Amino acid sequence: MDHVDEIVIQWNRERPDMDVEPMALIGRLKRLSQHLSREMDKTFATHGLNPASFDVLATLRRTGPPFRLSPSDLLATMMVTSGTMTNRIDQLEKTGLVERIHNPKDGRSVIISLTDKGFKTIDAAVTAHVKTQAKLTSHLSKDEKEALNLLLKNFLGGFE
Amino acid sequence: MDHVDEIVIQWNRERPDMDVEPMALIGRLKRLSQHLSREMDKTFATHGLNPASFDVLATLRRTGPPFRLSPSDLLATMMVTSGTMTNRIDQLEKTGLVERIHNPKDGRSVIISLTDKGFKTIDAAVTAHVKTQAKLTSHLSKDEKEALNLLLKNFLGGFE
DNA sequence: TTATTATATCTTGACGTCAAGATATAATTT
DNA sequence: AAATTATATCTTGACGTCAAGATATAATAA
Repeated sequence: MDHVDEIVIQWNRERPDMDVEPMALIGRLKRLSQHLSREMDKTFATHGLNPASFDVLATLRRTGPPFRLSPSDLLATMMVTSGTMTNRIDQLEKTGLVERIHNPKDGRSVIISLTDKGFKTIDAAVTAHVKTQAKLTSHLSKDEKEALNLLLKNFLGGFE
Repeated sequence: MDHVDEIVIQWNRERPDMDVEPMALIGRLKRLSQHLSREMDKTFATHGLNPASFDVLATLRRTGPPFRLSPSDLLATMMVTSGTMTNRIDQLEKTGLVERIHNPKDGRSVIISLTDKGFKTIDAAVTAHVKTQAKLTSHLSKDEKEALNLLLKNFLGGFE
């Protein structure tokens, strides 16, 4: 009997015509996602980052040497608009974690490059992040984690 | 082989010391949650609402007659701060969907009451919302939905 | 009674995001 | 060559949220 169960009971009483099973499923998914994000954000903050800057740095880092991507490439992997991306890069450039390198062959395009400082920051942050994530999923057994992951992958497949 | 799989491959190459299984699980959860929210938001917009206002109205509606709750009660069911709640109520009051009723017995407290207009709006919106949610979960079989719901409930239990 | 602490709501300023469109450059068509 | 279309990034203004603290009232303690 959790928070979502109560909501379902209320709706069943008030609007018995509606099937609220999907609402329970989606509600739990969303709420869980919020809890997880808030915990993970604390880890980011410890390293002077917010979720937005972590995402960008992590994307550059996991690409491998030379740790460079265009804003468009970054955009493609994140669910944000181009304006948001510009803003994220501005912040990271200001704090010296990335650099904008202009492409002489194409005046429109720019390459975002992880600086040494950025590399060190993200490597430390991601190490802590993985640890946090392990803790956050430690309630679940190995089988549960596998089953959940599979179901989510299937579900997500309908959108991407 | 989805988007998250690629991220896992990249990290395994760049940082083989890290176990990124939890990252895959959490990453899918978060991304899925975003997709679902964006689709649901469209339904809200059709009824002149945003997710914030929908949440408040729906909470009042499912409480049953007389469709009233204090800001504190509303706060307790949503993961937002008191400042956010004030702002949400301000918006809804401006558009005539709720009213603030002052409690003569306690000058500090206030009751938020659904207006007729608010009732009609949320009843129509929630009907459409449930339909949207049904469609969003239609990829999954009945068994999958049940299994997923159970796993999420268990997972969520660790936080609430 | 007076002072203190608790409760309930609101205010302020900053931040990240979005939608829409502006700007600049490159590629293609006529 | 000139005009058109496509691409890449940035700008602007509005919005919802948060953290921190302000305000006002009520309950409790001294």
